[in-house]
Amino acid sequence: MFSIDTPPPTASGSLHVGHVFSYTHTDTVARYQRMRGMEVFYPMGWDDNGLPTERRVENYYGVRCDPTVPYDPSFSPPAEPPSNRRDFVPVSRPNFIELCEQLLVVDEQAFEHVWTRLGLSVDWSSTYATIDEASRRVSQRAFLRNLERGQAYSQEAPSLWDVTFQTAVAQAELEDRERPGAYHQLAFHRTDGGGDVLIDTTRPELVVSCVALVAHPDDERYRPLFGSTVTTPVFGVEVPVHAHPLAEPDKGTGIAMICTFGDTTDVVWWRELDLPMRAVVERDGRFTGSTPDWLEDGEARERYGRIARKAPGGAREQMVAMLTETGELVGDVRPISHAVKFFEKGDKPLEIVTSRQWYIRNGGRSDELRAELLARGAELVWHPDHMRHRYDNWVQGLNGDWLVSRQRYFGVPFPIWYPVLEDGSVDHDHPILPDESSLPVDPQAECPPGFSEAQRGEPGGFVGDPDVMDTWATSSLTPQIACRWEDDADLFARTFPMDLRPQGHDIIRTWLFSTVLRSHDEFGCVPWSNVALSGWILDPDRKKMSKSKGNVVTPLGLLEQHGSDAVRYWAASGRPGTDTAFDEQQMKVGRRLAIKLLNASKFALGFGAVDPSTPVTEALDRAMLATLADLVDDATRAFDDFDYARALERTEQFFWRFCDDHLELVKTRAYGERDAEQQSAATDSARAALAAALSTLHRLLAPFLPFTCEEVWSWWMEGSVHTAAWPTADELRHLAGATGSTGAPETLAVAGAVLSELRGAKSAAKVGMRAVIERAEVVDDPARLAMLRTVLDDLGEAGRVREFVLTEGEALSVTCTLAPEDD
RNA sequence: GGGCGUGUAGCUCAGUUGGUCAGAGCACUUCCCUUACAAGGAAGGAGUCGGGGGUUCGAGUCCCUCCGCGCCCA
Repeated sequence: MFSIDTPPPTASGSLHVGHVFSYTHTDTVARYQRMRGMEVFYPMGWDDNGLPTERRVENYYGVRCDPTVPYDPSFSPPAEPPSNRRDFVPVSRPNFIELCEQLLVVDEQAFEHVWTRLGLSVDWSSTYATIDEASRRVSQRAFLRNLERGQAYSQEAPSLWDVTFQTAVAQAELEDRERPGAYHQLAFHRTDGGGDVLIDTTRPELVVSCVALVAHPDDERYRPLFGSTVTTPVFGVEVPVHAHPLAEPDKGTGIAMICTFGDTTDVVWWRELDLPMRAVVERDGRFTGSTPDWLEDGEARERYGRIARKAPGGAREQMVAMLTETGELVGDVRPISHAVKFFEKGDKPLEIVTSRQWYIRNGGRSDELRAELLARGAELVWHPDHMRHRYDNWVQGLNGDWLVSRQRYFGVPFPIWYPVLEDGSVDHDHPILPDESSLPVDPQAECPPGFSEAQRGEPGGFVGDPDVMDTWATSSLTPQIACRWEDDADLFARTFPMDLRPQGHDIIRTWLFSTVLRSHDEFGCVPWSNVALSGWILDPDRKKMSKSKGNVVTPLGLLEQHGSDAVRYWAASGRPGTDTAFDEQQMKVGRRLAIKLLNASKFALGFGAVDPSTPVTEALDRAMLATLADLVDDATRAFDDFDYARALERTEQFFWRFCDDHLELVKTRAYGERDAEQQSAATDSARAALAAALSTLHRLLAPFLPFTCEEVWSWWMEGSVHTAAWPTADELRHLAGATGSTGAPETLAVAGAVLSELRGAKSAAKVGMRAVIERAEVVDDPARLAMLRTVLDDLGEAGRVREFVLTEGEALSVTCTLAPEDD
């Protein structure tokens, strides 16, 4: 069994040329493996779980999820969706999920249509969706197992927070973006009367949450201050001065304020220096409306009122005004450009908010686990090999565990409830878990074992965990989902670990890594043996094609315009892992190849059926088959190494030579027009060799041009070419007989070279190819002349040469004397 | 700043352990309705293999260095 962990495309998105490109690669491999006699497990999935679907549903129907709204069984979305987000209709969580499911059905049908048109040979009966019941069950089961083994835990901790999406995000979803900022120099005041300490900050609005100053332990300028205290500007809060190696002496004045929290370094300092928490930014990104209790001074409390409920930008303006009033803003504000962390899908800088979140251990806080995961990465066979560095880099750079909870609605819920204590508080330390047999569960809709729905939210009762899992937490289980872990023991045993994970190289840190992690946790092995990374599609300006650039071509249009085989030809020409230019010219070449195959097949099959036991006796035929045998070896090796592009290139190269030279050379003989007595054997030899070559070529090209090959195969064979056996070199070598002077593979090339010279002479004389050559003198080295003698009859007929004169020399040269035109 | 990749004809790219490796296709020019194919075929011109240095009898190929481009990470 050869099993493929097909990437489930995001169902709410649209397919683009890049999908066509990379999915074709996998399909060629699947078809090859099938022809090699492997049973191929090739499912398709839809990634319909999570934020992208929510966004699409919101915009499509003009609704937004509001968990406080009650379920309305007869809800129907507005006929005309409001254009402004603010006017979207609030709907209950169950209603929202119903709309998600409704739209996904439509989206997924459109996808399947494109894939079928492209000729993907996936097994449509094993399709899954990452939000379907089985996926939710697998996802929840795997999570509960992680929890049981201590690989998952929840914690109240600062985490990166997107204020637009109102959810925590994980390290893997971060993106650094260069943004303009400005250094503000602020004066802190030493409490020992020693004067001011100046710090540079890009976020002066966070002064209110300052809990300490920090400088590098070796920094002579600040060493005397360590252990002393200073008061903050504007608010006059007393904070200590600490030493920590992460402080950068070259940055600004070399001493920084630690806020809870301005950036991820603050979190590290806060944790390692054991500092208090003075958080002011709320989940909506605004400053808290209640005056912080650490502001004791009446004036300070009054000043805070000026930034309360403000977004960071507004708060900054107010702070700068106040700092200017108090004279604690030193000098001018200095504009800079710096990297700011964003959620990859977001457009506002991330804040850091403290909240209860679920984590899965990923080696970011454990050298031992990290080493194990690096070892897993090393077990994989990477195509191309250098992609393994991306994995290593990522694992080595992890700085925390994987945050898997999201404060969203359309996703797999955490299968967890919590007891509500008598005082009404929630006991997060003693979660109530469902039995595995009851999965999947929705803790918002179902009650835990031993409780009744009436006890929800009541003292002595329970509450359900409100969060859903990050989509990657489910996607990281695609092998388990596709192979039906614990739902179909027989299938799972035959398919897992899988043989191949094809995917884009941009999601090594997310999908690939997390899948390895979950498999390592659950099974102690890698989830697949091979990973194949596909490259980008670039537009003609060498830029990555993307929707936002407006340069995307719709796949269906391409398939209609050029034909599926032609598009596949272009896709398969892109080497594994290599970015490839979008090139419709290449598709035209592919189309030409397909048409050529139709025509060549028509010709070779025009002689009727050939008895398979017919001996191939002629040197040229034997040489052609021997060359073809080498090609089969080459293509097979390439495919075994997942290098479909090489297999195609070699096959194509042979095929054109075969058409241009071999078909021309044997044409007369194959038609039976040679007037000699042993004509019958020579003719049969030509026809038998043509049949063998054609059968081989049909099969070699079948993974690339499935529609054309199926067509030509049906002209003369039973069954489908796609279930025919992959050709072997042995069968061809056997047919070609012993390779000796008559049938050496080079013979075909030598004959082709001379034929080309003969054509050249006619072309130079500006006469047609039917023109007769009276006499052709061929000079070449003795070995090549010997080969040439064995094919002289074919060559004479193809080139219309009346007389050959062979002369030994160093290199090939041909001198032709044309017959008079009216001859 | 660290890592990885890449640079060969106008364009897209082959070139496997150093030795007919200066290649293919497209584009361009010329010729040809030839009984598989004019939605075709044949022939032709075209490149200091990013620059420089080194190893070698011999270097797109191996080593060093510089330059350009791309991606990943910090």
